[in-house]
Order: sequence, then C-alpha cells, then structure tokens
Amino acid sequence: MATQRRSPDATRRNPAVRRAILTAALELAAEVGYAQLSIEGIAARAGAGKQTVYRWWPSKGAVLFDALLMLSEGDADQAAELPDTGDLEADLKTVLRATVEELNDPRISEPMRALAVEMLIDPALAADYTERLDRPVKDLKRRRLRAAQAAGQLATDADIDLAVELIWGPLRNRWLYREGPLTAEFADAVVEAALNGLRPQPPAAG
Amino acid sequence: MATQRRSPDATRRNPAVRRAILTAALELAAEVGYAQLSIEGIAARAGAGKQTVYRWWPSKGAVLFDALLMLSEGDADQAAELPDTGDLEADLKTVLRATVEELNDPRISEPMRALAVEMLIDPALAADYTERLDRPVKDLKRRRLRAAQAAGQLATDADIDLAVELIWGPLRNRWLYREGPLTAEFADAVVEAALNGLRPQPPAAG
Amino acid sequence: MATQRRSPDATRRNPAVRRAILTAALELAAEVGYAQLSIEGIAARAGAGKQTVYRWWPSKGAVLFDALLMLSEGDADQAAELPDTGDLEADLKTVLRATVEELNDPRISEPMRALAVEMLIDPALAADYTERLDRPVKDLKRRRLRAAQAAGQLATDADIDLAVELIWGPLRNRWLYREGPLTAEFADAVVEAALNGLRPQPPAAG
Amino acid sequence: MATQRRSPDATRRNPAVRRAILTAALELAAEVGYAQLSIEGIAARAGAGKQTVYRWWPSKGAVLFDALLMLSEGDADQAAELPDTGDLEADLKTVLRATVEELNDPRISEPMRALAVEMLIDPALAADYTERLDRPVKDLKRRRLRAAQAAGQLATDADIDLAVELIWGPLRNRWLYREGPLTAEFADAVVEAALNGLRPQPPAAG
DNA sequence: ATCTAATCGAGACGGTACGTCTTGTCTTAAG
DNA sequence: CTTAAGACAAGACGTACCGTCTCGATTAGAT
Repeated sequence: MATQRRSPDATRRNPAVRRAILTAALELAAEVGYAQLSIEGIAARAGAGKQTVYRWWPSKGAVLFDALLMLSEGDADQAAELPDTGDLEADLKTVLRATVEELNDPRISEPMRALAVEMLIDPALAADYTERLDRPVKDLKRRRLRAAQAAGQLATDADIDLAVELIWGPLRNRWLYREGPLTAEFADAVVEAALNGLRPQPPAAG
Repeated sequence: MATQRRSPDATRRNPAVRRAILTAALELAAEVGYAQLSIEGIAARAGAGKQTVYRWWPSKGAVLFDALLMLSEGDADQAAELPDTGDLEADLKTVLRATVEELNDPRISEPMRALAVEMLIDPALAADYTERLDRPVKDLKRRRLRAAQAAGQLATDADIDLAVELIWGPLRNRWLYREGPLTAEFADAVVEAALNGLRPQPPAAG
Repeated sequence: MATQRRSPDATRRNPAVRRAILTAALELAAEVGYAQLSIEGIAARAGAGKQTVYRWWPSKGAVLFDALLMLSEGDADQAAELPDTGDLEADLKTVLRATVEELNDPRISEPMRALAVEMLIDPALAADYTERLDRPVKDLKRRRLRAAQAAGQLATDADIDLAVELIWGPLRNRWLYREGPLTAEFADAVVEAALNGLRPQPPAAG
Repeated sequence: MATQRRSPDATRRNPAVRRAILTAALELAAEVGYAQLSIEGIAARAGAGKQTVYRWWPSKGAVLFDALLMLSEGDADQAAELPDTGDLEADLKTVLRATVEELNDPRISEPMRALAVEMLIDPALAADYTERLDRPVKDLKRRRLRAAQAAGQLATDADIDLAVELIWGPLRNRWLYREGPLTAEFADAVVEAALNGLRPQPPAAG
C-alpha cells in the first residue's frame, strides 16, 4: 500500500548535493550518451544515494533538464529581449549566429540533445520543458517579430508562429539530426531565405 | 563489443518468421509506445525465440525500421516522382496534404515517431535510415524543386537543400514535437510562407 | 568498466528472504532433481528477485549447500560426540542405523544427492563443503575410533582414515549409486564385516 | 520413456563420423570438464552436424559412455577373469594396483569421472552403464571372491557383494572425491584392512 | 539543550529486460 | 537414406537498472 509520500521539504535541501547530482548528470550525459545514462550511475558518480535523486526528480530526463537550467542560469547576461536595432535581418543573423556558437559547444550540446530525445518520449517532461524553457524564449522571438511587423519589415498577415518556425526551425533540425555542420554562413542563409522566400525576387524597386 | 559473428545466411531465413516479428513490432510500438517496447516482448508476441530477433537485427530500432519499410513496400503505387503539373505551389500543397494524412494515421505515426527517436540516439541506425529511406525521398523533393527552378518558379540562386528544409521542415517538427494539429490548412500556409517569404510582398508586377 | 563487486553487507540481509530462498531450493531439488534445478526457478518460487540470489550465492550448488546446513542446524540435538558406551560395535550400529533413517527421508536425501553431484563438478564448492560439513563430522568419527583404539577394541596399527572409509563408505555408496535398499540390517552387516574382516574367523579364544 | 523415434538404420551409419564424434567428446571432456561439455561443442569439434549426434545418442552422457567403451575395446587384452594364483591377498593387490594406474591417467580418468557424475543424475544412463560395463566387471570380482571362499581364504558366511564393496569401494571413493593420492600403497592397505578387519588380530595360530 | 523531523549515503529488495548460450527439432542441399 | 550446416522456439544464464524500502548518521528547526 502506497504510504502517503510526504512531499519533501525543499527548505531542508542540501544545495551542495543538488549541484553534485546535476554536475554528475551533465558529465555522464556527455560521456556515455543519454541512452546509457542511468540514475544509478548519476547517484554513484555524485556520491549520493539513489533515494536522494528519486526524492527530488521524477526521471533522469528531469535531472538533465534541471542540469541544463543550472548551466543557463550561469549566464547572468541572459537578454530579456532579443536585439532590436531596427534592422530585422541583421538582428536575426546576430541571434542565430550566437545560437550556432552554443550548439557547437559539446558540453551544452550533448546533454541538450539527450534532453530533446527524452522529451519526445516523455510528455510530462515535454510540458515542463515547454513551460519553463521553450515558451519564455519563444515569447522573446515572437515579440521581436511583432515589432518588425509594426515596423513594416514583416508582412502584416504573416503567421508569427509559422515565421518563428521558418527562421529557427532549420537550425534546430540540422543540429538535432546532425544533417550538416552548424556555421554562421548557414545561419545567414536561413535568415535570408526565410525572409525573402524561395520565389524569384522581383527587381528591387529603387 | 560485438565480436564479428559469422554473418547469418540470409537465404535460409524463414520469411514467415520475419513477417511475424515485424508485425509484432509494429503492433507493440503502437500499443505501448517506444519506451516500453522490448525485444523480449516482440519475440514473445511473434512466437519467436529471442535469438531469432537478435540474429537478424542489432537493436529494437532496427526492427522497427524494417517494419516500417515493410509497410511502405506494401504501397506498390509509390510515386517515382512528385507530381509536376507546372504549378509548383499547387503541387507542393498536394504533396504536403498527403503527408498530413499519413501522419494523422496512428498506425504509421506512432512507430515512425519511435523510429525518429531511436535515430537521434543511434547514429548507425540514423545512417541506415538516411541511406535507405530518407535519401530517396529527399532526392524526389530535390528533383521537383530543380524542375521548378528551370521553369522559373524558384529563384535561380536558391539553395535547394535549404528550400527542402523550409518547405518540409515545419510539418515534420509540428508532428514530431506535437506542437499543434496537423491540418491541410497548415500545410497550405507553410507552402505559401516558404515560397513567398516573410517580408511584405511588393505589389504583383502585372 | 567492471566495477569492483563490493561484497554485500551481510548485516542488512533479510533473514526471511534467505529462508524463503533456501526452502524453495530444497523443495525444487526434491521435486525436479538437481539438473533441472535453476536459480531462475528458485528465485521465482521464493518470490525473490534473481539478483537477490546472485548477491548472496555464487551458484545453485552453494544455495543448496546452505539449504542443507539450515536443515541440519535445525537439529539442536546435534551430538557433539558419537556415542561411546564402551562397546564399539554396538555404538557404530546405532550411528549407522540413524544415518540410514536420515538417508531414507527424501526431503533430506534428494537435495543431498544433488549437492553431492555438484561437488564432484565444482571444486570450490567441494572445498567449502569439506570444510564446513564433512570435516567436523569426520573428526567425530575419528575421535570415536581413536577412543576404541585406546580401549583395545581396534588394532593399534589401524589407519584411522581408512577405518572410517571402511565403516561409513559402503553406506554412502549404496545410497549415492542407488545400489540397493538402505536398511538397518545392511548397516549392521557393514559394521560387522568392517570390524571382523573378510577372512575366516579363528575360533573365539575363550 | 523417450517416444520411439523411427530408429535410424545403423547399417548406414558412417563409422568415421562415429569415431570423430567420440574422439571429440573424450578430448573436450578432458579439456573443459563435464559441466562445460556440450553437444554443440562436440559436433563442432568433430566437424559433424548436431543432428548427427542427436540421431545416434540421447544425451551427452551417452556419447561419453560410448566413447569410454571405444577406449576400453581397444584393450584386446581384457582379462576374461581376474588373476587367481591361489593367494587372494596378492591377487587383489595386483588388480587394485592396476586400477590405480588407470585412474591416474587423466585421459581415462577425466571422462570417466564425468560419466560417473552423469550417472548420478541420469538413471537411464546409470542402468545402461550398470548393464554394459559395471556388471561384467563386478561378476569377475564376485567369481574371484567365491573361488577364494571355496579355497577357505574367505569366510564362508561372508556377503560377497559387501566384500566387493569393502575391497573396491575405498579406491573408487578416494578417486571420485579426490580425497587423496591414488598410490600402490593405498591399494595394498585397503586390501589388507578389508581382509583382516579392524579389530586387533589374535596371534597367528601357528 | 533537547527533541523531532527531515535529509542524506548506503544498499537490500522484487522486478524487467538485456544480450548470450545451449538445447533439441526442423529444414535445406549435397552425396 | 546420411550428412553438414544452420535456422528456429524455448528458456536459463548472469548483468544492469529500475523504483521502493529500510537502516543508521547527520543536520537543523522547534520546543
């Protein structure tokens, strides 16, 4: 009979243990890949008991998720907004080039791919991720695109969500599916193609 | 690791057993999801010995892959080419709407998502998939777009691979990440946006 | 990679589980015989995980060995010495008749035969058995025979180990090889023959 | 009883294959021990198909049994009778010393121990063995002892079977249980003790 | 200054699935 | 037919982790 699991008291939580577990998770994810990653192994490497992991996280995906959050919280310089110099194309290229940098860092990239995989499997984790990481970032993107719309740099009838997908999707896919190298040139080409479309361009009107 | 086993003699292979295993894999993938799918379970449902599965496939992902191939080989009417009526936009909408249909069928969709996940984890499987399923289809897409280019319906300097990504990527992502319903309207909107780009359209010149 | 298997902490061991496993082993050994006995089956019948068996015993023979030890430890009345009434022949007959009783009880006899077989195969097990079960008993036998020697009931130049073999060996063999029924009469006959030898007896002097 | 399979036609049997299988069985038994011996391995080493082994023998014990028979049939000089010089004690020592020689040869000893083990497990095999190997030899022993009885060298009321056990048992046990080295001295001591008994000997009457 | 309630490391436990091994039957192809 | 070769169903092997539970030993807040 399931004894009423008293929800753990977060105030008593030992932050050193938390850090040790998250660090171990990141390292192991990078070393052995997500499939071979195990809670047993994380606890062992962190010098923690298994129950300590299970007390605070429901799955190995959740551990990894928090680990990535810990990483990104290190960035105190997280922009509250995407840059807006008035030149949409230039701003987007700046942002995508920065993303390219990040995804080329295996310490971030490998655990992140692992997490992406887990989200495809675990809907609860996906919802959590969407809520806490994806949505805030997506809101930034939407805000920047709406500003561009207001400034006449984007079609007034453009579907903003679809626009986000056209601009950021190709980069994510090339990364996730390892379909090719992530370069600044690719980032630029995507921005240009998404903004201009694929049809022949009419001669610039003056 | 895997010592080079004497490669099994495929001519002796029992096709009925092969079919039973692939069918069992498809059914179980649809029923319990990829995570709970096990070679143990596949063998049991197929009435096969575990060794028979391990003899012919290196992983559960590989089984599922062959199972999907078996499904698609049932389609004798597989187009050797994408439709080309001369109207690129209409043709693309036709193709994407058909894809939408397919992805809304859980018997195809669920095992396919499972396979997509496994490919992210297993590079060998990903390479096999790319070689045998993805590349042929992608070649069809490229060929159709090059024809459009020749017909002046696509910019002469367009990167064909990037174009494929812009057109087909959003649909794949919405499906894989369950980011929203897959509808014919969405398919149409993607085609239009990809072809026209996101910038305000200049007044049609005549 | 093989992490050094830390020897399990015996203090944490659950005695109820231990008993369940040993009991299951005894029952199965009696039911299906040693060859068909499997660790898988023992764990299943005991309602225990396989790992729990493997954690504490290296082989099915070792399980059975402990099971028999458990049985014999139930005998709180285990004699610290063989009986010594001063009449060697009578005492030996008493002891061998008791052994006959025991070997005719299939609950003891069947697992014991199974263990005997395994010892022939597994030298480590044989050494363990000799150390923990056979030697103590053999020492009792030796002690009783030496007392008889001192009392002039045994030849002073008799090889005690050989004497043990002559007295107890025939019973063990008839049991192990199923060469005939184990009866009190047989026990008596063995004792007499071993003590008197096979040659014609000279007329009793006085 | 094994369902009566259509008994294979022994006249068509290929004797070279038979020899190859029996030789392989002997070699493997000596090399890896009985536990690790497998029909799979025997067939492989003999360059034979598994079915060929299964067609002619019901178990690996049966193969080994025939293999040992093949060995002993090589001895064309098999005595039809045990030596009878009129001196029982001397004759028995001769016979037991010869047995000691044989048991010290690992090419004979190892497969024989393996067979002994299997007989403990497999009653059908034990019956077959008793019928074809043990009984003929035991009859020789009995015959020699009865002759001694008639010659007044053995007590007239001695149980012949028990006598056989007292004389030959200790050697077999020391061998089977590896309880000590097999030497001519041990053989002699056994014969003397069995014949004379363990009690103090009365002074020889003239 | 104790008491109490939680965390924490440790690891036993019942399980599931793994990937390998052998068994004994069956099929194929060559002789 | 016999034979070598080997696919096949079945199931035991021993291993890795799973997620739950229990055990002392620290802690740290509340008395």
